[in-house]
Amino acid sequence: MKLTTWNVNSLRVRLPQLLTLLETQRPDIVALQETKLTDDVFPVEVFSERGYQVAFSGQKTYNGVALLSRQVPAGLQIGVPGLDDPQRRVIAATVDGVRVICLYVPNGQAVGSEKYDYKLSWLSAVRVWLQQELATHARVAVVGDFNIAPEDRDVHSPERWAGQVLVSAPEREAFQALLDLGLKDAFRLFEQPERVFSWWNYGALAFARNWGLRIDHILVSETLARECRSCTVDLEPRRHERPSDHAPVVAEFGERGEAAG
DNA sequence: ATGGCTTACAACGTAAGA
Repeated sequence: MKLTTWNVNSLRVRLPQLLTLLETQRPDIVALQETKLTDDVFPVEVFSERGYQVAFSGQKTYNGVALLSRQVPAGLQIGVPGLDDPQRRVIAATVDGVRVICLYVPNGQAVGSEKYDYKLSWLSAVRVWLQQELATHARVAVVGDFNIAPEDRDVHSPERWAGQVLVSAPEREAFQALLDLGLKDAFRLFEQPERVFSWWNYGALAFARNWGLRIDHILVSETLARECRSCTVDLEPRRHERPSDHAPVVAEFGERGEAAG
């Protein structure tokens, strides 16, 4: 089973690239962030024609999340239960026996700003909900754009970024609090090359220089971690013309002894 | 990157992203 998460930064613009990804990567489940589409214009047929079920929660201009899956999604959840938030940042469903929770964590803008406070309180509400999800599901994947680089090795220049939004201590503590629920960073289950990132600023040759951050993640419950066979960043879409500023992150799962994929 | 892009918007500059 292959699970991919990707912040597309406008599904309308990135749709051709996403269809290429579906053909070449053949994922079973795809979690999308920043679709920037209202639900009435979500391209349902484009995906159903290619064998994917869709679930989505969007709004105009900003945010928006979606799940694509080969199998029919069950137990669909839009938003964080009990959290009154007009921003469409959360969608969850059970597919292939895995509770897949897709998050688009607020950016936070700048340390100390109103949006930064919103980010931290949002993460706190998500943590409370995830605790319940982990208590009721053995196989859980919490995936998406977390807008947090968990460690200095996830930052191209820790000195330059020190204390900034995306790497600040309170954000990293909030990320660690999610791991403390019993989640593992799938990427770190495996030996990885140095300087692997999932986001690079547009322009300034940032991608060519690999001036990036690893802020997109796949977190897995301990049961699911035992089934995880690989977790990688797919750099290919970032090389395309008109790329998203984020690269997809891909994890493969299989039974013990089964080949990945 | 202290942003040097990119996206959306009844838009032609502004807000927001990360």
